Amino acid sequence: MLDAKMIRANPEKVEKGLEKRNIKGALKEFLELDEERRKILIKVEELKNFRNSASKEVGKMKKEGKDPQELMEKVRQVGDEIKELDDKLASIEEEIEKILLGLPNLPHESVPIGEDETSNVEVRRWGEPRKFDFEPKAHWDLGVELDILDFERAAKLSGARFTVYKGMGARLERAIINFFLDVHTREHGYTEILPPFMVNAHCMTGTGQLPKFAEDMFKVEGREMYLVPTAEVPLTNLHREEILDAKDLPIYFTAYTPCFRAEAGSHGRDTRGVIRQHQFNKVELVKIAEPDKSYDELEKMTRDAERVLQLLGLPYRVVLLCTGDMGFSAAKTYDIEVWLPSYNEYKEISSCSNCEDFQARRANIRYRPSPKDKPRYVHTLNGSGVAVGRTLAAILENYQQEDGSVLVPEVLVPYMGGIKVIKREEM
RNA sequence: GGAGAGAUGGCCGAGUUGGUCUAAGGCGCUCGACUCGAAAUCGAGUAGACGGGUAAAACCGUCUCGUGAGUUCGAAUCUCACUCUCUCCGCCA
Repeated sequence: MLDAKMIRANPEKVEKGLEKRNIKGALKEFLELDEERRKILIKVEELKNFRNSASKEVGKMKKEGKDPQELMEKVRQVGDEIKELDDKLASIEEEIEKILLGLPNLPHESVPIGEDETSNVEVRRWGEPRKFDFEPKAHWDLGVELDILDFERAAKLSGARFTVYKGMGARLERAIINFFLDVHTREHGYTEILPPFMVNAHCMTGTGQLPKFAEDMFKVEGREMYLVPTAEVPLTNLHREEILDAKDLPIYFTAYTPCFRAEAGSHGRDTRGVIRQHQFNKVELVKIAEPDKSYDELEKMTRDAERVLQLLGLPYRVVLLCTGDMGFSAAKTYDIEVWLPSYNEYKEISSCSNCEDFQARRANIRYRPSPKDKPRYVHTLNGSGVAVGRTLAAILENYQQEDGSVLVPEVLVPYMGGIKVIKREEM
């Protein structure tokens, strides 16, 4: 959520920022409502001031044995007026809230301006895409032939965009999860969290999924509960409605969770394999940081995510998203894209964002810079560390051999119980 | 699912015959005194949001005692609904 006071003070600047994100003329209504709100507020507070002092006077008169009837009647009339203005104020504030909750974050000045992903800027590359001396297969063929991924039976259980992992497939997925968590907790200083996979609407509003993106989520029937679309939601909301100590910052959290997405509007994209699923596994990184350090933390977090791909030997590149391609809550985002032979291009496997105080304001997460200071909003960051299913796909495709077997990356061998090659097991 | 108890400031906790509650007290924290320094001790200060005000402050007002509504001239205190927590019982991985 954007700061109402800040919008009031710099409407042109905010308008420009929103235009970079292809949103035009969003502020006119806000500014009108905001001004009306203040007008009514001043008036109603004056009336309340009168009521408060008059009520005290009534109490005093009664004690002194005087008759307060006349004054009581007057205050009653003022009370009616107050009620009317309060109602009006409440509906205006509701309107304002609705507008503010629907506006995306403003892009950081370093973010390139553009309509869509074609304006994204490549920042760096790591590794060389492998040259195959045979025709490489896609992971959806490899997985089925190795009998470790089963899309048909997954459809029987749940429908399209679900996957059953079997045998070494399930084992590999689990190995990747544990490997990611170990690297981030042991080497990068994150605290592991195992959060609930269902959260309430407050959390979803706090991180920005609600109210605008309700369609993208799975809601639990008959309850105000949602399946988490990413661990960013529970992790960021852990400190919702809290005032933190500056000495406790920055806070680093990591969590493995399944992620549930309705993927409304993505029909026909990435239909094959595990790339785009209604349920997928992800290890997430979340940071809560002081405002002046958040951009350093974003760089570090991106490196943390890159690190696991380096250890796995998977070629990738880092891309700075342009204004039109960024998510709703982000001020700046780096995508990490892993090389996928089946796509013959780099494919997103992680997204690392600084949301500045956008989520902190919605979720009311503050800190006290020093004991004497007023509370300030923290900055929140989140990044995939990284998507597990896509990592599995990248491993299958990048480590495949001509006979259809797949080498296990060296760092994963201990997590695979010493197994170095995944090959078809005869049943 | 049944029965009961409860929710107060950064934390703990008092306060319900409605009216100096502008919420006692403690802890924590900040500043000061004492000290070579620290601890201990003593003194002072210490909630947030919104609006006005100011160059910035000071300052003024409104709201907030789980959330929402209601009664009243006036609500932490009375009424209703909801949410959450705890205890006991039942069921259960």
